Amino acid sequence: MTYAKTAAFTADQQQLARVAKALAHPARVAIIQLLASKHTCISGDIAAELPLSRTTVFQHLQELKALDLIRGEIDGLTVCYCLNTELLRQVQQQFTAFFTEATSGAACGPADACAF
Amino acid sequence: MTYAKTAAFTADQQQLARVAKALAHPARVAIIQLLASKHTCISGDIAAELPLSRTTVFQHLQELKALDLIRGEIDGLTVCYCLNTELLRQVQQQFTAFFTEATSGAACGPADACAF
DNA sequence: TAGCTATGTCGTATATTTGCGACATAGCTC
DNA sequence: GAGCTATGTCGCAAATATACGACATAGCTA
Repeated sequence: MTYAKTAAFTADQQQLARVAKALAHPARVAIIQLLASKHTCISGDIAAELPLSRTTVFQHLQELKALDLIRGEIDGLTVCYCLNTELLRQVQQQFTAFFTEATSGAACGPADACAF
Repeated sequence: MTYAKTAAFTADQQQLARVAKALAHPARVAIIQLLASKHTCISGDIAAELPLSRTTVFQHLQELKALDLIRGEIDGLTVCYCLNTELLRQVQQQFTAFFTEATSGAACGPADACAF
């Protein structure tokens, strides 16, 4: 971002963008779906399920964890990651609100295009 | 993405990630909100509303247009951008389905954490 | 303790994103 | 046509993201 002028935008916009960024990579989407499908938390098996190196997967996990979308619990030798469903529900509401706002306006009609 | 191993993920995951990426910057979120608030399409005024240079804003517009989330119609000297509400509605459904899937699973409970 | 496995950390190479100035193009007006 | 404004395009610099190998750490087990 060079200078990351994010400060110039509203908190809502920044928050939405932050979460969107977390979902902006197929691997992270896949990780969340994986965690959702196995209602029990799995550990580094995640890495085995994805076509990426363990290091890279770990990196993606860190990014999701940084946003608190997922959590990891150490269980002896293994670590169990799981979804933060509470936060996800909040995020879902944010996205719903955003999309509702975006889709409520009239589409750019054929003729009524521009007001000026 | 270095090698962009996106091919290894499902079409759904890639599509979701693509759209998420479009929303992964506050400026682009702001642009969509701006277009939504003025139900009439505005033109390069968008650049004036954002704390970014005209070139940069144009770049963001191009990214949104590449995904067909917005459209631009030339009207003489000015250009009117507007939301593709139809596509946005589809995208909203994708996100809703994704979040529903993600939030339906039981959260990583205190004790029931790991199965192994 | 020695050896094995599961995680996590570091450094690095490459690709992409972001932001912007400088220039090109196109329409409008006098 | 000359001058002005609105858009769009190019190239560059700096910041990030992506991916991975090599090493570090920690727990389990014989």
